[in-house]
Amino acid sequence: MKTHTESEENYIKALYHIGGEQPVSNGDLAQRIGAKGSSVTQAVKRLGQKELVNVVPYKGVQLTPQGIRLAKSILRKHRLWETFLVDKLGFGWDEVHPLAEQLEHIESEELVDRLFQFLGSPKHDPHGDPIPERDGQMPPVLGQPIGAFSSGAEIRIVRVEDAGTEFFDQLETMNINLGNTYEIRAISAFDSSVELGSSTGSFWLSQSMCANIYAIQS
Amino acid sequence: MKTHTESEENYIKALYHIGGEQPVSNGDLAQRIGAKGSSVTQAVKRLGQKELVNVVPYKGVQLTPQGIRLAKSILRKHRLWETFLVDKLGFGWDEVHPLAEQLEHIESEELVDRLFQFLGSPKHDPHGDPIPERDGQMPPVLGQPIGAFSSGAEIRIVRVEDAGTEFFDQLETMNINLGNTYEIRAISAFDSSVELGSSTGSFWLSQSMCANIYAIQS
DNA sequence: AATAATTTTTAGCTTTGCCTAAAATAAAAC
DNA sequence: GTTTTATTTTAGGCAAAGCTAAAAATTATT
Repeated sequence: MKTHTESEENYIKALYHIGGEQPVSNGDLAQRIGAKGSSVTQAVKRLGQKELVNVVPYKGVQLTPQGIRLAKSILRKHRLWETFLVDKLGFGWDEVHPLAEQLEHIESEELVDRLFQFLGSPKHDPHGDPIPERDGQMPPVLGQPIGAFSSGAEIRIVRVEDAGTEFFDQLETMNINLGNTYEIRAISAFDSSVELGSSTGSFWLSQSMCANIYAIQS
Repeated sequence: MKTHTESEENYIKALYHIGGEQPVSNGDLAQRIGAKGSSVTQAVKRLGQKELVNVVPYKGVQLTPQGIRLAKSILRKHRLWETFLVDKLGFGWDEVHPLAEQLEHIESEELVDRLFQFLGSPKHDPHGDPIPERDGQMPPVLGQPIGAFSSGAEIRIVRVEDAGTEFFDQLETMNINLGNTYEIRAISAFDSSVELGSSTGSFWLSQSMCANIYAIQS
């Protein structure tokens, strides 16, 4: 029943996001958090006293097993709330992140469990990212970047990277959604863009779009 | 886009709860918040600078129109979340309050609007308390205490006071829920307890139970 | 009206969490 | 293998929010 501040949780989350279980430098963490290095030094010192991280001065910070557990529980909440916002409230992909960042700090195991059930025990969030299980297990990370397939492959979109509002807008205007299936018609030898085809026609996707869209062979 | 701290919002909420639009004493506020008087003095000073309250030293604090608006918006969120937790996630009456106290601080007009829609534009929360409208209008406060009816009346339960876990437990064991209808069979001249009858039989309700259960003639 | 009791405010301290600027350490370059 | 550059840490400040203890103001009592 130990309770953490919002700031602490944000550091843990950032740590997990950047380095996973690997050590992370002060600078990288500062950048991710959006604070100055000096603030980070203090913050991780506090986290160290709570046994959530191991700190080696001048070297880096690393999540302890306890810290990893916490990180996953936050991520679980974040992704469940995103799922709720999109599936139940009809929010768009790009709108949910900041909201989920608030909601992920709500403290209640019971709430998380019920939410999970209410959403139909999802394994992946609306972007296709895996939702950690109660016990910390991670469902598989789905798909490979579209550029990795070869011409002729039948693919289904299963995940998109969170690459900012403009990216999501582009997806929307191109009407690309999770679950859509396409055939890889061609891959440009010049700029690595890809031609996708479906029953309704075909279109080209730039290399940078492709890099953020993941699919599986179907 | 002005943003308030959680503490500030709690003060505003407490102020509204205790005094509504009327002034409130430092002591009462301290008690409600669960802080010492000195902390309250400071806090209301901060709120005063933000034009959310008018402070008259040694006399009392009163919400400004702005403060009232904020209070209602928080109450709206609180009651909508309670409705969500009960109606959608299946929480019990007595469990939702502390959760809603966390959720009410989530900042997003859009979220509140969508939640409201998702819940079917409810006018009252699971306890029967009115949910303030977007514009601050308050739906009617429903019903009168059961003790106020006279023998023979057909009544429908429309609201229950938040009188603590034990009270809610008692309601549960007696299987009393919003929407239930009864006939007032008798009112004790001795202890003001009331005999309620329905198709499934009849039972007596103590005066203190009655005082916290509100009904309308049906 | 003067004193006693209560309430409220002030003063000063603590923690969290951020900041800037200066000092210390590690890494890179010569 | 020094010296320069970059990173990290310390030192000292500030605001929010809480606390305790002492001072001031208000209210109540005789």
